[in-house]
Amino acid sequence: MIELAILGVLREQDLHGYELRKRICEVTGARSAISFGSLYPALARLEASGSVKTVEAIPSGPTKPAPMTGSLSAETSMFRARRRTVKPARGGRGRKVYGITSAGEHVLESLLDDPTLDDKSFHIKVAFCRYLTPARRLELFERRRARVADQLIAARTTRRRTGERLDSYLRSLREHDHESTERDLAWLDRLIAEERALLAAPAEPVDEGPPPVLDPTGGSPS
Amino acid sequence: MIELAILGVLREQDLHGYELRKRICEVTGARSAISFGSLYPALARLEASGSVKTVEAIPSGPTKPAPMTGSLSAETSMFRARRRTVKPARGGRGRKVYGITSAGEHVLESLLDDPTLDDKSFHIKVAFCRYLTPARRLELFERRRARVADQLIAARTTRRRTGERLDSYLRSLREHDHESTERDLAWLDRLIAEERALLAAPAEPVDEGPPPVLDPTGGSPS
DNA sequence: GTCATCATGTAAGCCGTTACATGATTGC
DNA sequence: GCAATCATGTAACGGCTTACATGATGAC
Repeated sequence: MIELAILGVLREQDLHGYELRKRICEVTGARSAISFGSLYPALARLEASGSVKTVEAIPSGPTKPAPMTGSLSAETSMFRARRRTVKPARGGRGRKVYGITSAGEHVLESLLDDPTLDDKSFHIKVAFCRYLTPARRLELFERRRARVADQLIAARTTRRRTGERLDSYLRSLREHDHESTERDLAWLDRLIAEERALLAAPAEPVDEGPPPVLDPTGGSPS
Repeated sequence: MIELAILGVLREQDLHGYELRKRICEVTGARSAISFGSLYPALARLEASGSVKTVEAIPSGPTKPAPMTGSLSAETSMFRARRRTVKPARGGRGRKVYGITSAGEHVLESLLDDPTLDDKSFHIKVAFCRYLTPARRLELFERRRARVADQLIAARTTRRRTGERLDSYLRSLREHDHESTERDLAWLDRLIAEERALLAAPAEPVDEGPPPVLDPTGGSPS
């Protein structure tokens, strides 16, 4: 999943590892913070497989290599580096700026499509689902919905079986859990409804160019 | 964390591995299902360290070794096994029933006290927190509360920094996440309030039964 | 007798972590 | 110069999963 996060962030802008990590934490939330010990090897793998490449740290390129970190010191640092004409950009052990390749973009799509749908994976996938076509995005939401619905049913069954012989903490835990799951389900339903509306009425070209395929064969699959 | 779940379940009743796993899934929810590939080695480790021991599969012992699984076939199987006087209880490759030792009970307590408080760990700890003293339990809740509160603050800060330049999915994700975290916090506050009430007025020694504490001191919390 | 289920275990491997090593840059 | 931060990497290890191997038991 770490490759998904990396590619998802790089898809928006070129970054070096250190900044990349910060962006990943920002985007996917603190709960899925990753460590450098897994980030750098992952970047090396992705580079070896051709999904990302190192790009020169162009001072003002097409993808804004100085990404307004918000951190004062970092910005200052970048500024100085630029003033010094980026000369240590790849000396001995300088910073390496990575960019996504077109192969990488395909890998990103296939990672978004892969069937793993646990809590964490889904979270990350939603964060980058804008890179999916509306149809595939809808499918992603619906598969997750099915899974959460299953969990809910299973939980209800278990509750019936174990009856009321639970201590108060376990009962409170279960109740809170159950409510959370129901809220998740409601959220997914909202996402799905919005996505369906988008698919049904693709009036404006939304983002990357969604397929406005709208065959009038009368098929309205629910 | 798997040892915590094992000890927590065994603390209530002796079980063999297969049943143990089912109970763990029931108690901690399907989200933290564990596999046999981790269960059996963990049991071996716990046995080696003296936290659990194998007990003879006594047909009707003090801890109910035939625990009403609810599964018809399983119950029938147990029944037959009992009728056959449990003789294959430890032949070649029969079932091994485990029980917690007093050393294991101490290990359980220390595991419940350990400072790891991520989502999953806390979930499991709450499931077995009845084995903590009220004071330690309160501390557990409060430490978790502090952590969740920190997350909330961090998320708010990040949101301010990244501003509104987010696509709709990311925005929805963040919003849903934020609400979930706030609900978690509210739940923790309820747990803490109840625990404080319990500490303040330890009228009845509450144990396995639900506290019918209904003091007419005018205090109607919640 | 054969199949499904119950039951225990081992081995390989994945995915991530922590801890450590290294070095550039900059503020003071 | 020195400390803090930025920045990249490696090594060892941990915990859990999947896949596999084995075998008992009972239903039919």
